[in-house]
Amino acid sequence: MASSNRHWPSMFKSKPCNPHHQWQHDLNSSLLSGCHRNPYTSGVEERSPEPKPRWNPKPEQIRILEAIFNSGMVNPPRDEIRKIRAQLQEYGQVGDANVFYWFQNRKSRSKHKNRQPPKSQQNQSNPSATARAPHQSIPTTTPATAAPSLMTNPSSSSSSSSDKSPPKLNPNKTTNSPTCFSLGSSSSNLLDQLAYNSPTTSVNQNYDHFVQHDQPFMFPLQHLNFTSQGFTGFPDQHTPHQQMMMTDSNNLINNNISHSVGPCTEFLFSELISSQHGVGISDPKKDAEDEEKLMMMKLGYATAPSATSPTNNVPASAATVLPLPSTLNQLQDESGGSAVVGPMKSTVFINDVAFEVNCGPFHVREAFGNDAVLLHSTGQPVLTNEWGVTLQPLQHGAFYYLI
Amino acid sequence: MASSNRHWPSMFKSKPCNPHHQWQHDLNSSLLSGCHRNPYTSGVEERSPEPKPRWNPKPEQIRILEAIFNSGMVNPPRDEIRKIRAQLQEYGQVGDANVFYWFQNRKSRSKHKNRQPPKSQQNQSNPSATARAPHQSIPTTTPATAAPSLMTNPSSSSSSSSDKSPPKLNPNKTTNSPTCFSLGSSSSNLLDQLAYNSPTTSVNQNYDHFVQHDQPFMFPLQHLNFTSQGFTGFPDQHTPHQQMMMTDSNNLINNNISHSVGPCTEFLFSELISSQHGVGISDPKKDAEDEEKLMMMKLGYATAPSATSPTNNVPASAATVLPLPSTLNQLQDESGGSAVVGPMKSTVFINDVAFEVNCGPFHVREAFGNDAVLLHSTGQPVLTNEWGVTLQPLQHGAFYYLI
DNA sequence: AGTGTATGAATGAACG
DNA sequence: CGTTCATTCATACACT
Repeated sequence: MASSNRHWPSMFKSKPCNPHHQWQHDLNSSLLSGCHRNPYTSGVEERSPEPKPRWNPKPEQIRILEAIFNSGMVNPPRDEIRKIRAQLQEYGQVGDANVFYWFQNRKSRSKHKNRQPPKSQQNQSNPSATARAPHQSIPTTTPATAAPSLMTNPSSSSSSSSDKSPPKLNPNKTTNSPTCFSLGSSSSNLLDQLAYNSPTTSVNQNYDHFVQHDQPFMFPLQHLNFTSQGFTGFPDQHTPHQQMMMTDSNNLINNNISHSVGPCTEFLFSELISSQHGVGISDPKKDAEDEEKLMMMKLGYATAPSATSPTNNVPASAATVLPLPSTLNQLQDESGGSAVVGPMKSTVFINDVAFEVNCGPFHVREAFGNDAVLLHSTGQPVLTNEWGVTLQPLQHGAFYYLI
Repeated sequence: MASSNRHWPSMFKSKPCNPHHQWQHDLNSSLLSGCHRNPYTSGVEERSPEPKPRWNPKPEQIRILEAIFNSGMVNPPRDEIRKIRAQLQEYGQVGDANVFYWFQNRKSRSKHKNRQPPKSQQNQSNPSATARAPHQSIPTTTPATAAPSLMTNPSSSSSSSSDKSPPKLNPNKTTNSPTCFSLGSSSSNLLDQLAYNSPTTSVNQNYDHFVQHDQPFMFPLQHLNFTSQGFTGFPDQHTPHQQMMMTDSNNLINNNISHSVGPCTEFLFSELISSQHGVGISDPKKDAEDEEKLMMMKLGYATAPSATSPTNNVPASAATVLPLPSTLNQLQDESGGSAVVGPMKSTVFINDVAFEVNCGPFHVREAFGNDAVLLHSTGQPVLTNEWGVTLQPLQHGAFYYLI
């Protein structure tokens, strides 16, 4: 186990066994679409017994996936995949393989972005043209600014890699993710953690997508209905509390969030940081995102890391909650408890990203760097001592912005 | 190298937020790309906020692309894509993604097209249609197909995979005849270059699909590298003659073989030769093609002759040239298209294939063999000395025919 | 008008 | 993991 996602593919790869085809396709038109599909065969019949319709994720499913992905779980381990699948299944038939592929593709695709600047490029023989073209080189990818610099985070990456291939030890990592957080001090602080931590083995370093701005989602803000049916996505239990609100929740939530915050939140921290200025805006699209986050929380995926399954086994909890040296942990309100805010932790939103922090003073500097300053949603700065530790605990449920 | 920079990924989706316009039309902008499709979206309606104009390749661009494609570069690696893009950019805004998609689609479609006939259309039948007239677009260069039969080059097929899903058809791949033309002593002369060039790493080995099937698609020419001498195709870097051999084994093989003769070459050659009859000397269409070739040369792509359609079953192999009357021709010249042509070299068309030659006497014999004789489009033979070297330089832009 | 075709774009599924 | 294949969506354009 340990991460061998590799095996996965094999498992499902065209799984022949598929009993009834499950792929959701439901009613819709199947009619012809497939009809002439196996053309080829010259002459021969070739069976293609069954075309096996390709999975077509429903919007809600996509959102969920997207959210998970954005939360940093770039390449979920097998068990996570299953969970995810279970989750998705409420909205339509889906197999582990689909989920698996989805992540693979997503990662792969998102990754491509800047890279490879061999430098030269651009040769243009014809000057004129060039001139006319406003930009130069890379339109598409536009990497431009971003640069890959962020790339790999030192520590984490290793883990990821390790996860797969080197199976040998099988460290049952579960939980422990090494690395992880060292948040604070150094540069990589929360950010990194958020981004990458892999609860189990999952997350990793693809910051790529962050970098790239490909905007993660674009839903048309539809209202999601995650409530659609109970939404219990989780296999076993799931959290109680919040769901209910969702019913109409969408709005609810949105309002909530947005009103005070609004900005985007985006998926990542990097974003986080940069987004500060925009406070207060309310873009519909954003709202949608927020919702999504919420959902994530419910699900137990942190917008950030976390992961692990809240559900059944909690043992891991340790991991989940994380080891943040000191204060903060990321959100995760779900599960066992915290959502509920445990006695010892509270959840705060920083740049719209939920974090679970220990009750008590929060070490801002450790979490976000020496120059970081938090602003409460009211606009007031959060006071800290000379060490960057807040004089008072952060307020549970409050929104703060990093500057 | 080796595998590293091979083919392109696919993810460039649209440019993220690229503010700067991109698609040639207007710049719209606002939104970003949201890439989502809203397929069947169940329910929700959603609109797509953003129009994102789709790239509409200009005729010149298509020509270039087509030419490259026909030259055997069926699916260019990342870096090639970039180069290609740069090239195309002279004629209009274009992104790597566009180029990438173009090749993907082109390949896919060309394959698809030729794959149905096998069965006789008894079933289903889509009425009509099969051969459609190419309206609008640019059929441009001929059909791209080439005759495989001759070509298959000996080893090549290895790549097997080809279409996997479709069962294996029988591969009777003809064992191909090596035939090869040994054209000229040194063989590696123009012809070879033409045939295979790929200055840098471009080639790709996917000829998979060409294999049997009645209709051939494009030819599998792989580029090998020759040592070329004249021809500088490349703008940027690369050393003059390098052959890199790239990455794949397939190529490797080819290289070997080809060097002196070029199994593949023959292909080219044959084409070359055969096209004589067509002689459309001044057919506009031809011109268009020629230009394109020229361009190719500049780029370093080999221009393969156009294709011929004939494959095995075709009645006459001759057909080739094809009539694509009208529409397409015009496209070409408008823009600076040919602008090219370097100062010290001139471009001549031999059997309708553009060649870039050094200014000065041209060594016919070296290029095409001892018995080769060039005929000017006026009908007059090009005089040469006893060595097969022309007494005068070839005229830039002139058409010659090989006999 | 609409309808079909050609083709850019997106993305699920797989291969190596 | 990066690539590539296959499908499908979406849209511009041509046709009777």
